[in-house]
Amino acid sequence: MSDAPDQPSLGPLPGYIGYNLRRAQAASFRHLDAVTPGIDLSPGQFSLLTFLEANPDASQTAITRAFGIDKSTLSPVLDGFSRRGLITRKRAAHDRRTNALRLTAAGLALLARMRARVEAQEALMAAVLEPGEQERLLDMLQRVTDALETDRTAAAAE
Amino acid sequence: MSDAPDQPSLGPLPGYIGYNLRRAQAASFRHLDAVTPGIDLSPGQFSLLTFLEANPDASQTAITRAFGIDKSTLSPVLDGFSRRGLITRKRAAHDRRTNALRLTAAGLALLARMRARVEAQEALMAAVLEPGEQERLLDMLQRVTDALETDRTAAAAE
DNA sequence: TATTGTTATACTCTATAACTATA
DNA sequence: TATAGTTATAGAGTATAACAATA
Repeated sequence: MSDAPDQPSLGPLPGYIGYNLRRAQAASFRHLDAVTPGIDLSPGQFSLLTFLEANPDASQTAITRAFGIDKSTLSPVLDGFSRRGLITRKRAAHDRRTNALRLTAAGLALLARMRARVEAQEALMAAVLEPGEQERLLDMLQRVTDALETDRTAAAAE
Repeated sequence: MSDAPDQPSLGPLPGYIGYNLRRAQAASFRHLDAVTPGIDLSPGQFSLLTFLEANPDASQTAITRAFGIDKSTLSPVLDGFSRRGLITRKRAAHDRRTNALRLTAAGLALLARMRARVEAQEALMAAVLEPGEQERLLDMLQRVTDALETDRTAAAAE
């Protein structure tokens, strides 16, 4: 007890939106990992499977466009899905350069299990928001994301 | 133009808080990286330097507690700071196991430059929020983070 | 020539485990 | 014995560049 050496200060960090976004995102990630033993899907992988459910026969390029990731990032992830029997990759007839991706029955089943956990986490978050706040939160996050992306791409164009 | 093959759907993802947190955080990270050429500090590294400014002579363990990272994650980051002349690490007199960390003048200067960019990014985000919304956003993020951490640690305790 | 996808490679962030030195 | 810090190592997530196949 002699040992509590002044509460350390975080300085201006707690007042930053960016810092709090990072903390919330990290908490969401860790929480989901903790409540999904035996599922072994990251949030990003869950997003990919969700996309494939909504867009059967999507190409890999369609995925990279939807999520803003590089094709070289995606390939090995899909290798893993394929090895685990969660998806099939077939050469598309109309353009034999592209892969037509599909969830297997096992992929759909795992996605359903994961979605239940994700939605339980969403419920947990919603439970600490007042009526109407959740919609406001989503809307604000959307606006903030758009503002940052717009400015970044404008800055990149000099 | 014959080529727009139906808008792909993201399914339920855009309705999830978690998905939007991830997107916003990633946008913040990328944006900051784009507007800080020549500074070479990640958001996490900026947090560390900010902490050291607010807590001179802090120990490494104090930092790991404040940010929830492992000591083995921190050591190499501090090696980098030290090599770049941003901090000093001295053995503490009162307990020679612990390091007393301090920003150098160069560290303070780089931190000040980075903080200006961070606060410009904050202003960009604030600009798309209505009066009062920023405080609401910070408060909601805080509540959500707390709810997730509480549930995760409760679940971990069986 | 341009596009789709794969692979080699590398960098960052994170952790666990084994270690040294101090307490 | 317990704690502070370092180091070896590994795994996830990301990217760039070079490549093969196809358009």
